Amino acid sequence: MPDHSQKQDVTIYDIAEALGVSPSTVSRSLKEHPSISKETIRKVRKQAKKMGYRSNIFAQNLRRQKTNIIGVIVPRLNSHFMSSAISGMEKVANKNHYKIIISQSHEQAVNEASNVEMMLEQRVDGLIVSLAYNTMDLHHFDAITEQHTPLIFFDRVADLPNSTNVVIDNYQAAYKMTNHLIDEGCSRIVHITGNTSRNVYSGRLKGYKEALLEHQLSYDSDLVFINDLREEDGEQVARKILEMDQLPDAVFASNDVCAVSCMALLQEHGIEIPRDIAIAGFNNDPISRFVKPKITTVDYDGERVGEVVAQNLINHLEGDDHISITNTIVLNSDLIIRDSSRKQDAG
Amino acid sequence: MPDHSQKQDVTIYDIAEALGVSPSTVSRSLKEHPSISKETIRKVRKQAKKMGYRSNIFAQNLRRQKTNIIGVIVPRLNSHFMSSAISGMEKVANKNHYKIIISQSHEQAVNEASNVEMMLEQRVDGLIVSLAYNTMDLHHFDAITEQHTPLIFFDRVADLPNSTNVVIDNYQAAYKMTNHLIDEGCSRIVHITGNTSRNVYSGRLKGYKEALLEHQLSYDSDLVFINDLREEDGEQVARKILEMDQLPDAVFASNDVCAVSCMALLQEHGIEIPRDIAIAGFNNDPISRFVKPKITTVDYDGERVGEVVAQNLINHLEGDDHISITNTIVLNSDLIIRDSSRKQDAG
DNA sequence: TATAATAACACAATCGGTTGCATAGTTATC
DNA sequence: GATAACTATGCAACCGATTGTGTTATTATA
Repeated sequence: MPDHSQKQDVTIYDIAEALGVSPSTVSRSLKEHPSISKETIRKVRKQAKKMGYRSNIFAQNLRRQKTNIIGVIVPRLNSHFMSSAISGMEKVANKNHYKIIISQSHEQAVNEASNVEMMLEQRVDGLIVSLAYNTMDLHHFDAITEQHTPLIFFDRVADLPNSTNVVIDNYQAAYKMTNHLIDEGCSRIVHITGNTSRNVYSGRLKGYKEALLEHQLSYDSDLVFINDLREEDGEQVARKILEMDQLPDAVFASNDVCAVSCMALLQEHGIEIPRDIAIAGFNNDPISRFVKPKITTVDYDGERVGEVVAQNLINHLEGDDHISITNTIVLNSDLIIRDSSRKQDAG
Repeated sequence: MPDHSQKQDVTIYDIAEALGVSPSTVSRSLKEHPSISKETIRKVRKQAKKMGYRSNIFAQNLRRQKTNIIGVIVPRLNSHFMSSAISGMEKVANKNHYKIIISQSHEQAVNEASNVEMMLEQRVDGLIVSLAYNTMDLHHFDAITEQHTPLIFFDRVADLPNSTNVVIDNYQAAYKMTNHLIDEGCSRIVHITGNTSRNVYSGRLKGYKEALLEHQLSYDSDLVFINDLREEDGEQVARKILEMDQLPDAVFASNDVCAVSCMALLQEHGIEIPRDIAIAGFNNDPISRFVKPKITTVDYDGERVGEVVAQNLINHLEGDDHISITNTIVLNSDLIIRDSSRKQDAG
């Protein structure tokens, strides 16, 4: 059996005894309560340091009913966007003396629910969530809202009263991207996207449709593929494209990984990008810059998203209510045009 | 001012009162203590459910002096390897009813130290660390070891008594990779790596040297570049390579991002890969498969590393001491040979 | 039937800070 | 010199669950 005996922790009682004062005096001294003399504060401080005192956070939490912990639930951690977002959150949280506790839903609503339950047990001060693909029912957030625990969704958001959403204008971004492709001369544009019950993907699909409509291009549902946007999904779409009677002249995927894998497979089959088929992705994942040709994409800075989300939640927690009025925060996103969609001078 | 008034939480006292029993009976009932009758347990359960009882974790922690929280300190979150590792840890932790709390050192020892302090304050049950580039002095871990808080390093490890290390055999991997390049006919091999006071990089450098030595190739320090292995660092090395009197015939970088960015810049200057210069990376980052040519690399599965690390720590915490004897766990890693280093049939 | 053993529960101390109120000592005010 | 006002500190209840030690009623044993 390994030795887990903690070195007996020093408490304010120990300090009090050593100094011949009461525990309450020690407690107050440590936080520089005005009713304690400078001299006593100095002595207590010194003694605390000498004895290696460290405040017991459980006792504090128990008393104050506050943890300074922010819960984060995301579908998965290991995408560029997500890990950047978490990184941003951690940065802001750390600066404000908050801690973040993380869990993954692995894209399953059932895990999401149990994660929420866990966060609740952990008594997090606030919760940040990006929804799983298949989350429909939102009742697992009921307990959160009932307790008035601040709740912020980002990226994959929901419409829940009293919760804030941080998103980009997916409709606009997809609309612009589709327009761009059309401007480049494309008319048969494949769109690969995710479960359209998620705002993110329904918004993009709408933008795609709208752009087609405005250019009198017919919407062909055979050109729209709904999947999980993973590497293999991109390849699968590529195979289906290769089987088509008439090849599309562009592929607009809802993330870069999917766009890249689709492009790679097409290239393997002799299709030239962008001459034969233009490619566009989403997220500005580093991968989009390293492939050849570089992929046109939508810049969506995860780190900044994370920072905004966390800062907003913390403002909320600290009572800056003017922030809490905003129910939806829309961050802007930029089209990054690269070679994969430049048909004009790529002839 | 937003309404933060929590719905008054139900305690075991409330349940006790409602049922006309004592709080201790409620407490024991909820954990099915054998000395409580089935009937009482049933009643308590029912009442708890009815009243929406949720155990107060602070009180529990305070009593048990245990948090079921594992602290994780990493240089940065948003690399493929790191986010995969964290993902693996979270998976295992979640399965074992542990939570993970994450912080980043941003590659700065000073942040690392303050993060350790924070983790200590948070009273984590155990700590998982991958060191910052510039961490030399390890005294900021003193308090951890003094308290006998289990400490596990992974990837970038240290030699600290009573701590476990989880690594791959960096020496072996680099040795094999260099051998491979030599087998392909390379003799002037550039090696890009990180701060060699980190085991990871010193091990690889050693393996590189050893392979050269065994093949009677002279070690040329001008061919070794020590930097932070970021995208821009790869490019910078590429520029230096282009200025060399005699071009090298291979580049072996200590991570894929660096290898890729170096390769891209070389290609832009008309150098053909692998004919002119072979390229090899490290980590098997997805990016290594998407570039052209695909990059030879070392497979180092972050997710599995994370799982092993977390499982090991939890075993330790739960008292499976046969594990704690192993002070270093070496995971194996595989060379993945891809086109970027195949000179033989790449004529 | 008397005593021992067991089952089922209650009591109260405890974990370590926090904080409203009380109190002793000192200085100011009239 | 008596009262008011203020300063500095102590007392004790409290946060909510856990757990060792009683206590009572019930059943088993001799």
